[in-house]
Order: sequence, then structure tokens, then C-alpha cells
Amino acid sequence: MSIIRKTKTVKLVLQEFDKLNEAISVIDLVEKFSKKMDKTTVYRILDRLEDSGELHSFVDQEGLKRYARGGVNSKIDNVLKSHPHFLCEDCGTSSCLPVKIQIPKIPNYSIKSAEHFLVGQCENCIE
Amino acid sequence: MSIIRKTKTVKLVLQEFDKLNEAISVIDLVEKFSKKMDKTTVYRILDRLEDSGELHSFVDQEGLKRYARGGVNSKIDNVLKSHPHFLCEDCGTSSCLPVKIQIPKIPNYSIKSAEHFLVGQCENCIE
DNA sequence: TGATTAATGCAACTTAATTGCAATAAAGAT
DNA sequence: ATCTTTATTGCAATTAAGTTGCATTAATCA
Repeated sequence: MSIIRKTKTVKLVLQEFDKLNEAISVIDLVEKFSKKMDKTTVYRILDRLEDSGELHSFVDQEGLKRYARGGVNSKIDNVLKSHPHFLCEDCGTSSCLPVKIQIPKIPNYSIKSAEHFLVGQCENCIE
Repeated sequence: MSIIRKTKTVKLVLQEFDKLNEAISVIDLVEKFSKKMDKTTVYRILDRLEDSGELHSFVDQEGLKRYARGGVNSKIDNVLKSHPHFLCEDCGTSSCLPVKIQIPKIPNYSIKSAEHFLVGQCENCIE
């Protein structure tokens, strides 16, 4: 693993994750930066930031890849391990939920990792 | 919703789900039936079987769509609601796990649906 | 058996993501 | 500050999953 250069484009991407503290789909990022950088660059920057632990990714219900701040095992929102990812069906924003989901013991199975994807209404859209 | 005709191809697909009682990716089905039917036919049959409640689908970690017997809310394995889906990283088989995952209450959020995807070793591959 | 219409095959298309390669620009050394 | 190294970028082309339009075929039911 080599160091990650703080290029203009990398800074732009990181700024975006600072600004909106949510899980962003690659598609949205590619669209948002279409004037600033090539889509391959977006893909590659996200790859590197995930490798280095600055971001983590998951695939949503629609099969789209999304990225959010923090490594899978980081404590970025006091979440130690696998936290659920959430999509608001009203406003479309996606985020990491700072709760722990208990995985029941399954006889004769060994569980290594878990991905949870919840859909519903977020705090801004619930009435 | 119109009736589903029991065509030769539909029967073949259903037989496959009977034979292997697991969650099969569309890609695998398309490949398996490449001599028997067109890939569009596979996609459309799966669509219809899902509409009619005979199958349910989910998207796995890799963004691939998978199908398994039973509707989302069916009691096919005594699973009332959202059950986790499992992928064995050794043998590659995928299945529905007949356990219930408790979703913690999240203040100010309303959760409508949940998808759980677990990865690990299945009963045949665990040593 | 015939009429109706669901289902199929084929070709073309869309969209997300990947790859190769030459050109560019950070980072560290001199 | 300049040079050297090599990580990073842009562009074009490609792969792979899934979709669409349309003419043809074949279930279903009267």
C-alpha cells in the first residue's frame, strides 16, 4: 500500500464527504464532479480512500455502490463493528446508523461479516 | 397482474429452484440455461415469479441480483418477515437463513424494510 | 379448433464499472 | 528551487448486468 497523494481531485472528494455527512453513491459523485474530473478518477480515488481506511463502501438495494466516511471497523461514530446503512425513501439520503445489530447464533454456521440495509423515513422526513 | 403461464421455460426455472434449495444469482441461471432459453427470458421469468410471490429477490454484496423460493412475507421456512441472506465464501452457495434479526429502535427514524446479508462458512464447509 | 394475448427470441441499447496507456503532477531527494 | 521518481489523471475503449422494442410463437380458454 503506497501513500495517497493529496491531489486537487482527492481534496475535492474529501471535501464533499465532509460537507454532506452521508453515504454517497458513486453515480452521484461522478455526476457532481463531471466538470471537475473524469469518472475513472472518481472510481479510483474512492478505491484508494477505501484501501487507506478513510472511507468504507457497501452496495445498496439497487446494486449501486455507496461510500461513507470511516473504515468498516473505525469508531467514527462510536460504531465499533458492522453498522446498518440506511436509505430514506422520501428524500433519498443515505447514512450510517450508529447502532449495533445483533446477529443471532446460527448452528453450524460461521459468520464473518454482515451487511445491513434499512429503508424507511429519516428524521427530517418523518412526520 | 395476469396469470403466469406454465411454459416449458418457466417449468425449467422452477425445477432448478426445487433442485437446489438456495438463492441463485441471475447470472448463474442465465449461464445454466444458455442452451435452453435466451437471457431476456430468464430475466422476465424471474420478474414474473417474483410478482406472483413464488420467488423473492435481493442484491448481494457484489451487486448481483439473487432469487430464492418464497415471497418476502411468506412463511416458507417459518420466516415471517425479513430473514437474512447468506453467502458461503468457500463453496459459493447462497441461502436464506431461517432466523429473525432484531432491528433496534432508532429514535426519529421509521424503518419500513430491512435487508441483511451475511458472509461466512456454511454447514458443509465449516471444519 | 380457433381466438386471444402472454411469453419468447433476437438484436440493439443502457448503465455501472474496469482496463491500458500516454501525459501530468505530487512528494521526497539533491 | 530544481530534479527525479512514481503515483495519479484523462481519454478512449471495453466488459458486464440488465433492459427495451418488436415480430413471432405458443399457452389458455371459450
